[in-house]
Amino acid sequence: MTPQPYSLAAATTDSQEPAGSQVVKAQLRLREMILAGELPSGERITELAIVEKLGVSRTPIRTALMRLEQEGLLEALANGGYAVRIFSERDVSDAIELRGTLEGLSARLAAERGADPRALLDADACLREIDEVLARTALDDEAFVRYVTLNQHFHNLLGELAGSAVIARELERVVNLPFASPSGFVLQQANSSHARDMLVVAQDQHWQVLEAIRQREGSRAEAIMREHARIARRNLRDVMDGHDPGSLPGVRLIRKNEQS
Amino acid sequence: MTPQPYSLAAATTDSQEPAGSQVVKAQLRLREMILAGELPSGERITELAIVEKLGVSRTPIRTALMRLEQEGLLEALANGGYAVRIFSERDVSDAIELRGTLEGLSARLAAERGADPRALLDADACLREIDEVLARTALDDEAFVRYVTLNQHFHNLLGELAGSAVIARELERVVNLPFASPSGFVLQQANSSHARDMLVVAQDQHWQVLEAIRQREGSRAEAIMREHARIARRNLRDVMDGHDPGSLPGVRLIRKNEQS
DNA sequence: TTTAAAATTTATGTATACATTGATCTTTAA
DNA sequence: TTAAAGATCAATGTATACATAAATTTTAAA
Repeated sequence: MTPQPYSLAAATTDSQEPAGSQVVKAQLRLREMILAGELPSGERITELAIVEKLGVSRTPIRTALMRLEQEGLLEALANGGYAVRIFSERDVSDAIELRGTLEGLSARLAAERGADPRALLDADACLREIDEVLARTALDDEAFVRYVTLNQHFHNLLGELAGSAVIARELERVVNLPFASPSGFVLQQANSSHARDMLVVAQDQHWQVLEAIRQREGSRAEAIMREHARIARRNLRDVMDGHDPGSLPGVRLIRKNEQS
Repeated sequence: MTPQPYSLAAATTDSQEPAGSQVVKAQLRLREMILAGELPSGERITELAIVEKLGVSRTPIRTALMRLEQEGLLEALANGGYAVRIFSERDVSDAIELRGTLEGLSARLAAERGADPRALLDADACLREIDEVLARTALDDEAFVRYVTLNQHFHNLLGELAGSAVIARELERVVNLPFASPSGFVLQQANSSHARDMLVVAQDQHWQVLEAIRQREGSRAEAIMREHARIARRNLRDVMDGHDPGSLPGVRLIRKNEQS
């Protein structure tokens, strides 16, 4: 199983509909197809074509298309209809910076307002688990997968630490923007020699932001989360520079920049 | 005509559909009804009930409901269906802080990357027009309405100054969150003696952020926009403390806090 | 009288037929 | 041959019938 660039599982069903519904089925399958490049980028996607490919009627497909547009994978065309969105490297970079900004906001508010002690303990436990994963000097693929899981869990907890439903909601949206996920480009680097070191640095930031929140140091907590997100930006650079297109599902949707 | 708490006109049709479509009609009418309190808060909204009230079939109504959920006025229930959302004063306050954070991000990036000179001139011209509106010592209702229009225009321009489609998109979303609009509580204060002074302070921040962007002072630009948004938070306080419910459409959706 | 089970009702999920609008292609006239 | 106007076609918008699942009510039994 090839690891995904951003969590597909997490973004399946924001709410509503049972997991087996036609809408969710269509949404998942369409996402796969888009990231695999099975749908022509830029060209119009017609509902009827999807109906034929997926064997589901137009109604749930229309719903799935609306959701994928919200998600940012599709863009709505002027006279109705959708097209697969194309991203510049800048777009992805901006999405990551945006995530860092919102995670920074959430961390700051958590620090300023004081976070729920119970939630803080959960976060602490999560980080200790990551410590265990990173304890060995060499990491296998399974370790990276485990890191990604725990990492996403920690970021989720962080989003809830501020205790604001409004902010948590928008943060979840932004995290699910294409390629903006906290674990976005981690797995891609799994074989790089610096891969483990990157995770060690990231994990240090995890501990420091938690400490900052505990100490009510809002400004510090915010700054750490912003910088933390920029690790993903560096990884993006590496992936785009490394000339292996198609290795990671969806990279083909990112149009390489001319230069920095 | 009663001024609205947040721009209804601006949030009508993010794209798609002609202005006269059944979807847009239903979306507009439902928004009105929600803000006017014609739909019971908290209780489930059934599609069939809306069909009867609006005389439109279920299909466009389902679409309108999905959009209003995205907008934040409705919440999706676990087993399908929607309910009118209720906001705590904290929710609204958080939405405003969120807007300030994103506007701050946009301003910072505009400063760091350098903004399009033509766009800067547009912003400059807009601010000069606001100066003219504020030139008199006493402002009538028309002047306040004109301020709101120009103010929203300036904030729109600011969102585009960073030149990032991704960030502009999310900012527009956040601005259209209930009661998070830059002009959210301006009109409500129109008769207060301090009303004009508030606008004078806000307008000074407008000029300063534009200057900061011109001078490539990213951190300063960001800080100004964050503080700028907090004017709306103060106005929210005033509106909630002033005991005139129903004066402004939608305030009834905000549940007053116990204290601070 | 209370509880549990079954039936009925009422809601949303899905499929599909029909309407309408916008694009494309063809035909005709200059 | 080119341009304009019309017709045809293909797409989305809309309405509605049917399917299914959840909630409620009723009935029967303990």
